[in-house]
Amino acid sequence: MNISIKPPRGTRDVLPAESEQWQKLEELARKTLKSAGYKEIRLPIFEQTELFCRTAGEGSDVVNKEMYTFADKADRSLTLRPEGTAQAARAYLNSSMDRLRPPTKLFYMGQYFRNEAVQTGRYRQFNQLGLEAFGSASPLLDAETIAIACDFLKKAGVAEFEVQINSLGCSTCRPAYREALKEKLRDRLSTLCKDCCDRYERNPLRMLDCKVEADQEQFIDVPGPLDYLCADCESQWEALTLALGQLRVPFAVNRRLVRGLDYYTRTVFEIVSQDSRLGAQSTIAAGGRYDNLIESLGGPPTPAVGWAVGLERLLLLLETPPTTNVDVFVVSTDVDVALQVATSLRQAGISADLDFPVTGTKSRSFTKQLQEANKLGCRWAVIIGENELAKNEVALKDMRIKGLQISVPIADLPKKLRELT
RNA sequence: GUGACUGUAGUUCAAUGGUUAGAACCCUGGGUUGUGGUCCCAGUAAUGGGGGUUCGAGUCCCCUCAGUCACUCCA
Repeated sequence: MNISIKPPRGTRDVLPAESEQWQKLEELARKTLKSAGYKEIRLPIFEQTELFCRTAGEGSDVVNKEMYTFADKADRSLTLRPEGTAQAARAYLNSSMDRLRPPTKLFYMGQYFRNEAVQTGRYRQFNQLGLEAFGSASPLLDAETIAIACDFLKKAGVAEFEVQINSLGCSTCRPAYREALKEKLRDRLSTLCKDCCDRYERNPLRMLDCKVEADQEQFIDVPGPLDYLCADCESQWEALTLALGQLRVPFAVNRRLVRGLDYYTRTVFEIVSQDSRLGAQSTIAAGGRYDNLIESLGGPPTPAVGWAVGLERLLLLLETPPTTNVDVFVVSTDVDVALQVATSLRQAGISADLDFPVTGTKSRSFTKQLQEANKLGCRWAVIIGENELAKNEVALKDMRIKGLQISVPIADLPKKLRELT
């Protein structure tokens, strides 16, 4: 059927063949993060618009042009969440988790919304797995979160990826770097693209992230934030790289790496893959330290670090495994008998299904029902015809071997199936 | 948001501007209402939508919608 109503642009239906893979991934995520002491937090799908404006930065693209913002009936401005860190931080403060012994380790999974161009690996509704650790400035915590991300990706089955890291400095050293950068580029401004000219005033660091090749050539001899780290940031950085080495997490230093959200300080990182299945995308996970965010929301000074993985992108890198089906298919001349037997099997903890007629109550032929069982890949067929019914028996048929079946008293069926499997 | 390309059964693909838009797979039924995988036969089902040009449009033009790719940016 070709109906006129389709899923909105940038959204998609997850069909059964894929949903099973999602379930496995979610299971793996919970297991992996809980094993590192993280606990799940579930947060609202929409928030007060102000939350994202205050944290991500008025100048960021996310806030500028990508938010789904609407007014409710009381004319409050609300926004479908474009990212998770800000709301995790809000919840942390709202629930006074700053009174707990740090670090407070939280993770979350769910849908996020950004109104931007749609293409492979980029959707308007997408899923992220994220974690946040609040209350510790230890670079070892940064290293731990990166190691956890790598562990998760590996266990999920991602073959090839690279961890890129950088440090953006803190409120002490970043202003000095910002000025040095502006100084260095002042004379070249006329040769740079329009976006970079805007960024020059608003957020000079973002210039390094420019995709215009001619611009990048102008940046070759420009210092990176790493060159201007203060003593504290420098020792943080050294401790981080040392710890990653000790944890055997391979990484590459990317001196040009900056992030799109304004709240990052010190450590930033991205996990990238060149796999063509990602389309034009390469980042599958990204995060960093945001030591000023909690304070900017009105909380106490609280260092924190976190990351997010794009789950759609991750799934693009994985093969779709065959779906699993029920173990037993109940074949009968009477649908109501088949339903009763299937129900009792299910109550006994054995998965079972049967063939329902499209109309009426008349069952299809044995041939059709067995074809169905075969198509579903069921291990067993339980056949109940008039002969079996008269003797209170069923024929238990092993679908893996043609012609192999035994008679079993109907009451013993669950027990027998458990013995055989 | 901007640009390029592409839209034909559920799916993958055919069809010089010219008969009734074909095939394979899927699905349904039958061969074979008491035994599945193979095989044989039959059936259901499509030009994304709307205008225009033409004797005639799946094919050419315009608009629109959708997808893909690229840019911007990001998970």
